[in-house]
Amino acid sequence: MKPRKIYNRIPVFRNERNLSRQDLADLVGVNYQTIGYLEREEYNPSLDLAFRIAEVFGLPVDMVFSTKPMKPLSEVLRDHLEKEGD
Amino acid sequence: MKPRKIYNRIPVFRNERNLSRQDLADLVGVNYQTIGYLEREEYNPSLDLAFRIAEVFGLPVDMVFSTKPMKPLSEVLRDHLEKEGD
DNA sequence: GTGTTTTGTTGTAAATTTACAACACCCAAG
DNA sequence: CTTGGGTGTTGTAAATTTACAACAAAACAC
Repeated sequence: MKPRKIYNRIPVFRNERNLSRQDLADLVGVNYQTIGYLEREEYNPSLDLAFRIAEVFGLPVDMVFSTKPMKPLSEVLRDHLEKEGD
Repeated sequence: MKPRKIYNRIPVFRNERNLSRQDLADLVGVNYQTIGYLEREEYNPSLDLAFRIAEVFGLPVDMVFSTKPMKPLSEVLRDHLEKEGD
């Protein structure tokens, strides 16, 4: 099964928290270059690594990784706010 | 990074829909034995495979896979219903 | 009973992910 | 200018996941 490319918001969430790749790598327990590969989307993380990264940001996996290109968070937020006011 | 074991509800959702492993395997495009390995939790799926399986069931990844042992769905449902009536 | 489908098990090979090292580049601080 | 942090790139080796085949056991229909 040739894996599809999976998109992610790692850089967004990482920068928001002023973490270096090394910092994030330490938090999840991988090499800092592995974070680089993931941010450049050169390969997909394992499911466990995806869970670890999502846990660091306190988010569900689907909010950090997606099978389709990531919408800007502002849009996600707007859509969510709209739905609340129905 | 030695991966943690990841738990899943594949058998629950698969049986609910009366799918054989072969059926599910065809739907996601892997060998039927791969589904067997996952159900027995002998190894973790790749992130892409996890997404494919979750998509078949129309659920977010975190509802099908988890880092911690799976609660029975009845509990999940009960907790969710409770939260609605607050 | 026989026959068929589903599942479990074992083994090997391929593909993908992760680790690690080495080096270059950029850029902000001093 | 120069030092250092953060990042990108290349290459190799290890670990994990997937495919596939072959066969046995279990469940089910006929």
